[in-house]
Amino acid sequence: MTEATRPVRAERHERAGRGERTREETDQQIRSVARDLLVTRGRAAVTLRAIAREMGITAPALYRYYDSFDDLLQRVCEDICLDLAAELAADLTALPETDTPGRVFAVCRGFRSWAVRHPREFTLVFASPAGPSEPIGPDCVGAGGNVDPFGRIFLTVAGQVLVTRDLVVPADDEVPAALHADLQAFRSGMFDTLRATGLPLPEQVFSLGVAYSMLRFWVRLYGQVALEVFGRFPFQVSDPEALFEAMLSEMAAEFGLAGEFGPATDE
Amino acid sequence: MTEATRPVRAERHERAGRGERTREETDQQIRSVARDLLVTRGRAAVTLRAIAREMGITAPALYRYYDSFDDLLQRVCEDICLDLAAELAADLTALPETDTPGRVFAVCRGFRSWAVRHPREFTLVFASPAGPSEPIGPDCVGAGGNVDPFGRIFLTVAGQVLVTRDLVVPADDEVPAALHADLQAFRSGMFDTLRATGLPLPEQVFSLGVAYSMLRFWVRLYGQVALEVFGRFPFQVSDPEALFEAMLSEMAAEFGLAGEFGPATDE
DNA sequence: AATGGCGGTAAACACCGTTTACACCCGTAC
DNA sequence: GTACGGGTGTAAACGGTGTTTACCGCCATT
Repeated sequence: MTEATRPVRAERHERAGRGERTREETDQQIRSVARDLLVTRGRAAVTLRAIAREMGITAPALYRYYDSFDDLLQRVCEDICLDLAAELAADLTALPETDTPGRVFAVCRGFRSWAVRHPREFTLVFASPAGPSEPIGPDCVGAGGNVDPFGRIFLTVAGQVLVTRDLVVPADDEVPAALHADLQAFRSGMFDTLRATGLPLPEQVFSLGVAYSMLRFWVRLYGQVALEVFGRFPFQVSDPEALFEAMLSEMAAEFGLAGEFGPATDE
Repeated sequence: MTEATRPVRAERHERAGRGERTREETDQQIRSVARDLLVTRGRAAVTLRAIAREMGITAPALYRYYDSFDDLLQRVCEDICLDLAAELAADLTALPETDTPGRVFAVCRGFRSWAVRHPREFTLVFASPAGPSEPIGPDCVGAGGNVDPFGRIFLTVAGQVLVTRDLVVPADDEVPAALHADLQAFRSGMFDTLRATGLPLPEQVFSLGVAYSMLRFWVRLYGQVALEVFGRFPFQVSDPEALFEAMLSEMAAEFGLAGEFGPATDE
């Protein structure tokens, strides 16, 4: 595949009314090539010079688009999150809006499936101290709902299941007092996010226990997926999907997601 | 701290009966310097030339001790695991042998505490696709008990709690059939490992459900710790230790680790 | 027709892992 | 006592990296 050395880049200054749109395209191609290198040749192969080479360009030209290599990698991470979110959203279109537990399962399965199929992207985005460089932001939904697209999908289906099912969650006085403030802030952020998506979320169904349960749910989902991707189970697991499904069923039972459709089994 | 450029290396050929022991010391210093760079300046600062510089040596000299940079990093990972294991073992000496649930908690707390205090070591060892380079080995306890020292501690306290408590575990026919073979292999490996430590483990207390529960336990512990280290909780958690303790209590209750000392509450 | 900015290049700098050839010192053997 | 050989280190070099600097050409504007 030495044909990569042949310049492939699209014409830049042709037929551009203002010369702006082509810039956007080049920018997109940069990140696309970067991701391709990440996927096919590993994190170590993602290099300004390699990207430029693949585009038939010199490395310093990339500085017209990004301040530094870390900056570029940051944007690539955002692209990855966006693609993951798009894939999950596509999976969701196949399910009826009413099957909210099914939508939760779909997102969980989609997350695992994506992580297993894209281990290097997963490692880059989900297994670094908050990003490729150190600071990516304080939190996901901290202040005003600046959620990453993947988190937004997750929280959206969580909101949907909240309004349609009676989940099994601890009472507010059962969640550790030291977490109340953080959970309240999370609740507020979720309210803003969900209101922006047009979901009328009654306040009383989103208790502290619900927020706490979402946290515990994420811990187990993430642990399961990360350990599979990293191959860090305490022993060889030859059918990881079966293990994942077992964990999903267990969590569904524990959190009250199992059972028939509808607002709850007994009401 | 430009004093690092001053050669600090210990005399090499002095007072060495065979010249072998000094080699060992130099080897140890190499990894020690590498770890210091990792801790204080991050993974990207761990560099053959930086290590050599810190030792008042040139980079090619390191090739007398390691085949490559990746080889060195591999050994550093092993050192890190060893230190973690030593720290956990030290914590355990403060607890009576009889308090087996307490020993499990100590290991869990020690693991989290270590991870939080050494985020970069944790990331290097526990958040890479099976090591710094790709292949570190098929599994932890797969064939003949070649467990890493950290895993060995974990499995040892697990074995101790097994023989002293009746845990709450699923019946064998409740664990997914697709996992039976792997769990059996894990069980066998554990038997070998524990027999090597002189623990007489009756076969019937180590059911498939026990092995499955250990797997689920590790998933939740790892997820909790990794998310805290990476700052990937769905919101800002200002008291992560409280969150961790809450998870630990919850797991203790679920797995039958809570309650008084002794073999079980009702028997 | 002159101007200014945008996108690109070439050259250079300091750093990286790695290889090669060479130098030194030690313990040993003749 | 001298020659040898192996273990330990160096200097120099190669190709690779991120990044900066100076320059160059084209396009849209004035």
